[in-house]
Amino acid sequence: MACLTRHSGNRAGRGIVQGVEQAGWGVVADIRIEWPDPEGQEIVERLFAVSMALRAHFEETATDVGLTVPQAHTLIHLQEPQRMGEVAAHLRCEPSHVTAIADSLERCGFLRREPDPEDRRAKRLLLTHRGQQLRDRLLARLFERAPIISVLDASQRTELLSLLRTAQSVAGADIRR
Amino acid sequence: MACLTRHSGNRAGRGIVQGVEQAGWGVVADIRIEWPDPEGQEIVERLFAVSMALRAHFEETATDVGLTVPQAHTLIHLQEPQRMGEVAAHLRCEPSHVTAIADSLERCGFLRREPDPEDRRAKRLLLTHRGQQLRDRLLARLFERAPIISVLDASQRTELLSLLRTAQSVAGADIRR
DNA sequence: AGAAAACAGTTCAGCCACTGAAGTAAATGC
DNA sequence: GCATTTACTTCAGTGGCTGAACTGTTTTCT
Repeated sequence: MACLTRHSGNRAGRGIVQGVEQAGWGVVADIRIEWPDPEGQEIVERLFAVSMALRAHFEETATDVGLTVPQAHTLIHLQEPQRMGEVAAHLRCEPSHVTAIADSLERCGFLRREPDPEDRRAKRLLLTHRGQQLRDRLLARLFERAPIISVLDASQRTELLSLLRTAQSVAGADIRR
Repeated sequence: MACLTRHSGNRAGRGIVQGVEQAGWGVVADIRIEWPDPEGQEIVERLFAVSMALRAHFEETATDVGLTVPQAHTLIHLQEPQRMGEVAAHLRCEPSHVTAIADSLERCGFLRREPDPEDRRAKRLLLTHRGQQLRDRLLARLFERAPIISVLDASQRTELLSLLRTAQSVAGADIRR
């Protein structure tokens, strides 16, 4: 599933203006322009709103268990041991950044590094017992009060899913990068 | 429409771990966990994917015309002159940040500050002629190849909108903050 | 009316997520 | 068996963004 890390976009071009302090990604969610097509505009706005709510829910949950978002995300991803490079690909960030995240989680005793048995250059991250426990708590809270989606009934959810699939199957290549 | 600026979440809590370098927001879009409900999981994933595609489209368009995302967003918001505080509320960032954005756009001649006639503490940002032109170009390109939504036919769009409305009307308070 | 409080914007210091380059060690490929 | 690629680390730097302190203006309270 495609996503963009914070700087992945800004890499592409710096903009006319130098030395600008910028409002970040979140801003894009708040498009209020005179869309030529009001229905389309509302759909876009609501899609953004929904995804923001999901993000907010995730972050709140992470904070609840004492983690930051990327820590939580990494923890969740480590259901099975993963090589650091794989984690970087998953997070869509530079490997060097994973080093830092792993450092912090290791320092707290939530994971440890072990050499990859198949490639001695590589290291695999695996959860400690404490890490497993924290991961379980995190997931439990994440689903405890699932947002938005949970208010739709079964047929509505099926319908929504079908629509999203349609939208993405056509423009699929673009969406998934 | 609710959105979160990058740090608005991290303000809430710092996480157990100190000095951690973190993978940012974008990461959240990439949840691959053993959701108890596979259909719900797919919906969430696809919602994220769609919103990411929208963001990417917006950013690409901004870059095309030589702007960064927040510059573009501010420009778009300035169809009519707006007080800086209003812009900050719109961007959901600190007023001091709007100062910097306005500085950069003013330096490039895309907008200027004028005192608010009704409150001499306040300043209103308004587009110059060049700013207007750039805004027009930006919007034109933004709709030139509208992403995703455009692949749905009329009835599908109506249906999607209806579902999104339902989802948000129930959880509305949370979603819109 | 006059003092106190609230408020709009600016300046500035600093944080933190993230990148990119340089370095080390191990694997791969002719 | 040497050159190239690959996996991680280290480190410096960038840029978005916050928060506190300050100026000047408006509102509020008595």
